[in-house]
Amino acid sequence: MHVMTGKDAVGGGLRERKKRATRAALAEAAVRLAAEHGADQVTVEAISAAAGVSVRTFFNYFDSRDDAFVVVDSDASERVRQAFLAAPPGLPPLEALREALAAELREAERQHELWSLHARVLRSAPHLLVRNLGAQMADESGLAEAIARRIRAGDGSVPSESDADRATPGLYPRLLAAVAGTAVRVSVQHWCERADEVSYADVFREVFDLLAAGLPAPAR
Amino acid sequence: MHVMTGKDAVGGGLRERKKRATRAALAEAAVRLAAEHGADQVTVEAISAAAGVSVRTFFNYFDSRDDAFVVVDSDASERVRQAFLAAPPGLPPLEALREALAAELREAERQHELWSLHARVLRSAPHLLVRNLGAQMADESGLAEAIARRIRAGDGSVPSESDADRATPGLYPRLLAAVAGTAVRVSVQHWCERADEVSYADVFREVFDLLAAGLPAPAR
DNA sequence: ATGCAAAAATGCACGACATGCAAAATTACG
DNA sequence: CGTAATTTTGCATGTCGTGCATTTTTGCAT
Repeated sequence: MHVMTGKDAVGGGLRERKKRATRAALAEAAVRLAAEHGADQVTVEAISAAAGVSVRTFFNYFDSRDDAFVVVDSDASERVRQAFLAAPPGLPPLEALREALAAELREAERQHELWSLHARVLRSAPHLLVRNLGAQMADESGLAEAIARRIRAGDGSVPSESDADRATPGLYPRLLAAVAGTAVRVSVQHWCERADEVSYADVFREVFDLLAAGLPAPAR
Repeated sequence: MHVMTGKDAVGGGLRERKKRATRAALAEAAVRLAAEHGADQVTVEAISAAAGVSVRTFFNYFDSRDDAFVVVDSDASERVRQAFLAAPPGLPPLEALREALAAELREAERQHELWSLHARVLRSAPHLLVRNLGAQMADESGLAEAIARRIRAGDGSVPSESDADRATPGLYPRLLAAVAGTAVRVSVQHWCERADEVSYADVFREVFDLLAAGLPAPAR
């Protein structure tokens, strides 16, 4: 029931602002405590206390304890969808998606600090990493819908929502959305382990080149 | 003292047999109860009672309640790796992987009855579907290693383990392994929703055709 | 500012999940 | 048959998550 609709635009009322502040405080407390004492040693009570609210209030904001650790930047996926739909009409879907993701990832590289903290927590808690995949899958559905919309309006026409898009997307949109998510995950993972050797932009480009080429056997 | 280390070997002592029987009984009871009353309405107590053991014993076999619903056929991933490595040398990696997965999925289709039951449970419980993804991700690492090994021995030589393979796989093996897992997931997901319209084999083939073609914009 | 209605926070009770520990039951083996 | 190893079980404990009624805070009109 805490869907936090698209009204993330700067809050007008005091209520909205306070709600987001509380939510942010809970999430930040959760991550900081997890980074210090280990994720599974952090109780809801500790998180709530650190955020200055009651335990019951915690569950008013998060459906489960683990949800406080996962990053749900709902704006990011929306930006990617918009950038994808706004790409030049002639561009193939995979290329349009590559550009949209690249732009968003460049943007995300600015908050490198908080991102790194989350990464450390998730690395030591595979259980939470699975949760993140769940969030990623939720985005997948929306992205698949956007892909279906763009394909439907393959010509230069303006892609707008229609009832047909709301229905279950076809196989191709789903596959492309899922593969794109996988590509991001793998590239980030690979780059994190060899950050000194290569730039992320290069890894990202190589991954999408491989996908566009049909994953051919690499030259030896 | 016979070899008999793997617990998947048939027979053995009465103890081993009873343990596997209990585990199977718990898993089956969990799925059947979930299919009837809904996954989140099935308590550990009910599962244990249906299997004829105590609640405590349930947790001796499964780390969590949800684990009773996920399929953890650990032998399956090993079979896929072996089939992949045993594929004709000339075959491109993606094709070899396609064949290996197809063979395993055909094998799994024999227990179509139980599998279909699982599918229904997972469809109504996205939470459990994520659990299955977690198991899939665990396999990803081992599969990436096998891919690296096969590529290293690109000629007809016998692919055997080496120290180099134990190291972190390169970008390509990881990507291929991850994309393959994603392909399986998407195809299963898509098929589950339209089981009446198309056969799974067709969906599976189409997905890999799309991947091999570089995910081109579909004809309209 | 003041009173009122809507929304949020809180306390409390309750059931389910999950783990550790020790006793009892079952199995393996000489 | 007797002993050791393994498994099962009950019990205690702590945490998770939810429903409900109550209190507090906020928005708004007067």
